[in-house]
Amino acid sequence: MTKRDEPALSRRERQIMDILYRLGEGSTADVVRQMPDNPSYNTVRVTLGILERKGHVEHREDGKRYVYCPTVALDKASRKALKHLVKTFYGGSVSNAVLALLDMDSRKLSNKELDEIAASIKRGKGGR
Amino acid sequence: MTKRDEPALSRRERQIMDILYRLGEGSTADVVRQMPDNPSYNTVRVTLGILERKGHVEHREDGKRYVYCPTVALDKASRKALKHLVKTFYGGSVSNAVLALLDMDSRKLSNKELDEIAASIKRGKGGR
DNA sequence: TCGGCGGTGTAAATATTTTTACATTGCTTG
DNA sequence: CAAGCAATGTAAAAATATTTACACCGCCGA
Repeated sequence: MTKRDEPALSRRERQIMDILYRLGEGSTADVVRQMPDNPSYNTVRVTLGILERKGHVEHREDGKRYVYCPTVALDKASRKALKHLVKTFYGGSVSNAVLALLDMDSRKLSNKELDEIAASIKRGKGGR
Repeated sequence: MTKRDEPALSRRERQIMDILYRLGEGSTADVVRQMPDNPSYNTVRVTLGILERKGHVEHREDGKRYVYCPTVALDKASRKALKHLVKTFYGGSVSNAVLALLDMDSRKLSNKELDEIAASIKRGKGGR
């Protein structure tokens, strides 16, 4: 069972999907509001329609407007993205990616957060 | 000083840049070899040329062939990618991203790696 | 009731990306 | 030397993506 690799999303498509993941869900207007290069409402709407035809998002009706959300759950999509990133930039080494993240701004992390991470590590060491 | 946001790369461009980051550098043939959907040698070559015109890669000559590498250093590019990913999927929480990475496969990490991460955390807690 | 507002559907124009094609060059080998 | 291979340069065709335009609908308030 090897997944056939669907072609990657186009720029706009990717941009919109990212916003939907960030928001959880959103109407066309919600999405437009998040777009840094303010494309027109119609542009976004048409692209959302394309994403829906391709199966990347689905919508429900909320009064007279559509609210879209990704069909692939956030945790699944994020794992995939992390994997790709680790492969591309960290030679596949998860620990190097973690170190980079911590290095990026461990000073900004609270003690509570650091403790949670430490606990997770302990579990990792224990569980074998 | 706000950076003006250059338009994101197109699909192929992104794909090729990722391969170059993964490899460090590469000739057209090297890149083609890594492409999962085997586009033609010419396609890749032309796209590399576009990337060079746009300033994303540069080349040196190695005998009669060109070897390309990204102009933005790997660590800088990877930080940017991490940031984007953390923002998109983890509500901006670095610690949640770290936890997701660890959760992904902490069992596969060696004790040495886990210790390095723990040490980095200790530094984080100490340094404030 | 009428007009405008805020939605949707869809076709078509436009812009961009991607691919192909072919010319040229230098080296190597028969 | 001539042929062929392995590169590059560049134009242009073809495919895709993006944007615009406009029609239609239902609701609300004057």
